[in-house]
Amino acid sequence: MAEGGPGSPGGESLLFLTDEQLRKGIEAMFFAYRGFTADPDRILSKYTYGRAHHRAIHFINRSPGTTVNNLLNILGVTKQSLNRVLRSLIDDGLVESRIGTRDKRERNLYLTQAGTELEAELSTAQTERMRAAYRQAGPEAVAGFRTVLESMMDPKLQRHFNKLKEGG
Amino acid sequence: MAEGGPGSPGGESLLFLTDEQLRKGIEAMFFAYRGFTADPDRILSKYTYGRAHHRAIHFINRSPGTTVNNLLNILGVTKQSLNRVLRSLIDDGLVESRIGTRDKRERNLYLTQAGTELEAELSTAQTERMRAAYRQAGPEAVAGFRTVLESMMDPKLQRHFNKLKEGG
DNA sequence: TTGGAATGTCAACAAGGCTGACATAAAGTG
DNA sequence: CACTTTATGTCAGCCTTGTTGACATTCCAA
Repeated sequence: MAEGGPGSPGGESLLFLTDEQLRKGIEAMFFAYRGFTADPDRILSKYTYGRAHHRAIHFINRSPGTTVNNLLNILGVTKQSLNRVLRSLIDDGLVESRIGTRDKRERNLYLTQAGTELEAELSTAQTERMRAAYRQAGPEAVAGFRTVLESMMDPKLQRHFNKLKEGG
Repeated sequence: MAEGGPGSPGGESLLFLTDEQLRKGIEAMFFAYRGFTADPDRILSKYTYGRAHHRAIHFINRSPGTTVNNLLNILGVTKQSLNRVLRSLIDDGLVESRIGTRDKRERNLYLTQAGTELEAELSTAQTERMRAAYRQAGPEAVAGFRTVLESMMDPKLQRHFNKLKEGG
């Protein structure tokens, strides 16, 4: 009758699936995401950039030579929105846009030296918080963290996620 | 010399702290958060509301009678921004604002019947995705997930998080 | 009684989403 | 070759949600 207490059918506790636990998980996501973006946001506000620029810089650094279309799929925004961001990054000399070799309609995107430097500044800050959290939680917790996050993704994004190097 | 391979100093693998692993963690957060908000966003777009309304509704439901100030601390936005959201929710009859009994400057916020119904619609959608992810990942992964998320929060938000009922 | 706290509200602005429309160049297809 | 599709860029306008600054009201507390 009950939804599942300790020693419920199957001999396995389903307490982690109670509404309360799920709500706490939702709130944990909300608060953690705030922490997750806090440090980069602080850095970005020194310049004229925002989170959207950070995302573009991150994924261009991650996949140098990526196309605009690929970036659109990863970021899930409209081309107009992405274009505004790329425009400013290109104009400011952080991103270089080269016409594709195979297909000349495509643009291959690369970080310049300056772009690489900002990327490093941003990712150092974000990575340090992540590292502290990982270290504090330990390897098993981290494995669980990654497992749950992957299950939360939309399948399409999950595929994008797994394409990024050292997936798994 | 090396940063830590298997069998490194301490006899414990520090492979989960490599830059690659940390970057994957960052990307996992990004993609997972998209999934996390996707279902409520779809529902909200049926009405004239956005994520900001969802957040207000969630935390008012979670702590009925909470004050505007408390909500401001939890949500981390300006009072002007929150006020705009609360205004529309109050005008639409989803939230009731009662003058405080002890301190009449304060407003105690409650969901109305209609507010409770929208909250249920939103949280059902979000909870279902969470439940599926939790079920798929299993209780140990979920424990790790929660541990890492809590470590990522700013200390102040961690305190807010722990104040919400059934903390732990 | 006066200062400060809690709240509300007006105005203006910016970032970053969105849609729609249109332009261009290149690639693919018949 | 003509035509269509694809990849990209760009203009214009709109919305949500964040920001700052200024100011009014209410009311607790010293």
